[in-house]
Amino acid sequence: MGEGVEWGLHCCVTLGWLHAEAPVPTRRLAAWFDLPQEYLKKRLQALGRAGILASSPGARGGWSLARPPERITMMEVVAALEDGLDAFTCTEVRRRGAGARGGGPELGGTCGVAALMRRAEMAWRRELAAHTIADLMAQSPESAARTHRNYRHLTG
Amino acid sequence: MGEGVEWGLHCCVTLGWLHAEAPVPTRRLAAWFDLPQEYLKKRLQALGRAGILASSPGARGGWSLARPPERITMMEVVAALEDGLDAFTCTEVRRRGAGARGGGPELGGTCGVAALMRRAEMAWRRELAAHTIADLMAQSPESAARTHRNYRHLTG
DNA sequence: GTTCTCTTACTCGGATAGAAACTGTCCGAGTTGTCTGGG
DNA sequence: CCCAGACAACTCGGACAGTTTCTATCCGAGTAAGAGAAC
Repeated sequence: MGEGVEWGLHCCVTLGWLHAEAPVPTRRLAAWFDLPQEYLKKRLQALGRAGILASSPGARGGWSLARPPERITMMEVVAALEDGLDAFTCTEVRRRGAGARGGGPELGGTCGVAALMRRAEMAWRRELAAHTIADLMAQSPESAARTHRNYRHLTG
Repeated sequence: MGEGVEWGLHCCVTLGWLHAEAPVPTRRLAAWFDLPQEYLKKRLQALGRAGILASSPGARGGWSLARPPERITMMEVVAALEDGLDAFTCTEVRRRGAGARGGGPELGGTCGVAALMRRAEMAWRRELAAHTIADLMAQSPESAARTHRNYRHLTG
């Protein structure tokens, strides 16, 4: 899983806290977490395409949450930042080679291995879909307060 | 997730079915699924180091299950074949950059983002740990029968 | 004072390069069953 | 018939490329706010 997922989640949380100061330009978010600005931009663009962040072009533009944080699940953020969502991909190995010779009708159905792997990934998704950016925001009020404090004094 | 995980699971299931013919050499398993023999060998060696498969050196040697299939969980197989088990890795972005200036005590605790991501991965692991190679073997008796039939006639 | 234009500060998308992980191949060394030849 | 030695069939581990994915940077184009000039 790419590092951009961590960045994206933290950015969403921060944008939730900084709702009053939106939009926040990429440069500031990069300085905020000490991240490479150009690459962070690419990941934020992906969140924009997914309808999670909204971009304001032009001077004084930047990024803001496209929806209230209670309506953005962690699953959506992860899905937007990860290309191949499924960690496991079934290549239908069971249908190839000498083992499949004279294959019976069960080869037409879904692969049992893939089915159980999929089931596990569904459990993972369910867990991620059950929590929102608002949950993350609520976890550390101290960080929220410091964010407001620091952002006002942020130069550049 | 690497392709070797799929190979490993299918090989374990097949070795379960071919218990009577064990040990099965890498060459046969590779031909069985039409896989690159040398690379498959590497993955099987990993399963051997993890104590999932047992290797018999020498002529007429090969691989067999190190334990009865009811006692090999899918989780173990995946863990043995995947280096970095955790898909998500927390790099503690929250402690870096301008956003962390004057950091409060909550920065000492665990990261909320990482905690929820971890929770999701635990759900995934739980699901994988709940199913064994025996479960996979039981899913398709037709394949089991064909495996026995084909293996007898397998030349080379 | 209003409007027009110019500059500035942003985002968007594509192109590109480097780093890391995954995939695949090759080789030398060790182990064991089988075959062969001598006793 | 029995035993020693050669041979063949395996695994083990390391070294080494090729390929894909992730990370990172750069550039040109488009958009909006604000400043300044013209009317």
